[in-house]
Amino acid sequence: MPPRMTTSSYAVLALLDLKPWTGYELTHQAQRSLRYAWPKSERLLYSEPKKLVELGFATTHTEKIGNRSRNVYEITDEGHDALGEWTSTRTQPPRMEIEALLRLLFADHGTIEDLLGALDELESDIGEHHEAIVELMGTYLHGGHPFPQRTHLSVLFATFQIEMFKSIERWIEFAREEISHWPTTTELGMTQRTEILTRLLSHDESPLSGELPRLPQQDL
Amino acid sequence: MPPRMTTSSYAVLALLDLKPWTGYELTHQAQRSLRYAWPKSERLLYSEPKKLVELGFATTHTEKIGNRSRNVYEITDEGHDALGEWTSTRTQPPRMEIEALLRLLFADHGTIEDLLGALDELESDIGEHHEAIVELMGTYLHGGHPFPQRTHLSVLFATFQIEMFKSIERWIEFAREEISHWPTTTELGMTQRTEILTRLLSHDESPLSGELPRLPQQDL
DNA sequence: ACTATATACTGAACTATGCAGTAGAGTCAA
DNA sequence: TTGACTCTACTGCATAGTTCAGTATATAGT
Repeated sequence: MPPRMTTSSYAVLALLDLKPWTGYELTHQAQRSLRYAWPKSERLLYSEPKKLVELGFATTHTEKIGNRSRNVYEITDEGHDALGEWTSTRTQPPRMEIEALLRLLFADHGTIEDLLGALDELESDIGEHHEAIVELMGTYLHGGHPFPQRTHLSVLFATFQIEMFKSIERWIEFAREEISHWPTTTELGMTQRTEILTRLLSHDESPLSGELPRLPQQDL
Repeated sequence: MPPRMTTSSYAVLALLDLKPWTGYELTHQAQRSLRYAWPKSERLLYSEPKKLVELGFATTHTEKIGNRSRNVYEITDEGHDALGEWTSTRTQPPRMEIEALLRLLFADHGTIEDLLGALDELESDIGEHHEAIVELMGTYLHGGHPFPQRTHLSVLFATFQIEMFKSIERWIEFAREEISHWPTTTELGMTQRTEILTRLLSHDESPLSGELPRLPQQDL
């Protein structure tokens, strides 16, 4: 049985369609550019091009530089065709793993400090990525895109990322403010503030944006 | 070698700390309540409690209902202690898999219709979850929370989800508007509109929120 | 000459998913 | 009342994906 094409296989195939890459370059390029849409391990990214070769969607040859060799992968016509067919198939539903939120859901097993710590970690993880993408946009402005004809795609994608990051950062601020009104993590239940929040959410209104109704100051 | 505790193990352990559950209930409860913070397969959720038993963090016994049996799991004191230690450990960085965005990044292999199709799919996936959570908040308002003393946690968590969903939906609208100015998916590169976008993003300004500078109407 | 870092991977163990299969219990309709 | 369908309640197996350690060459700086 030949291996089957996964979404990750198509992601690598799409990179190969831009130009030939070595395994090493491929893993690093994928970490840099695909991480936010399709985060996969370095190990997998080394394996995928081999699968593509087995399926006839890529060819490989080794280059020698002194005493060291590396594998160069190139897309085939069949590979290019396979890519064309991929675009019209169903996408998988989105999927977000955010352990900090799991900690929030079960915050009653720890202290307020534990919970704030988890939020700090989330903030700093997001902050790093946020900074990186803003800086990247600066380089695009001065012709720094590695495939200039694809800039419109990268930039629209970056818009998504920056929106998400800002939105998460705003929520973290809001959550900290909310938590500052909690005397403990446990047994609070439906407090006055929580009830107002619940009411807003049940009408699909955002408690973060714009003029919020004044929440009662204290639950203590 | 005993199995090791993963984040998923702790998630299940935290559920067990609320009350005893059967394997079946556990998988379904986890799909309902944890899906947005920690989406895991039904299969895994059936396996985790067995691991907890092996580690002494839970006990199990089978109940008979007529000719049918089911496994009931209960947390032990050791399990409760393990949970307490978990709260002060490092969280894993967040991780988002959104295939629709991968399709955007490589939209130049397909048509404008393919790309819009991927966005439609994303919108409907998000829309479903969005509706569900808003409705859930309605039930909380009328005392529908299964663990009332934990309402403050669920509601703050729900705030995050609703913010994310709204933010993604806003972006999808924006993306559709942007794409409507594209004659094709390929070779557009740094158009006038894209340059304005890039400039905004490089100053960490959101092109979606508030008063955007008027973008040039046409790239055609 | 030595150290550190980047290049360039691979093997093996383990974690997690998808899917098919098994089987009893309840519900509704022809 | 028999058949179809759905819900309960799982398990086994193949495959997908991660983690980590290990191997080895090349290059840049002190």
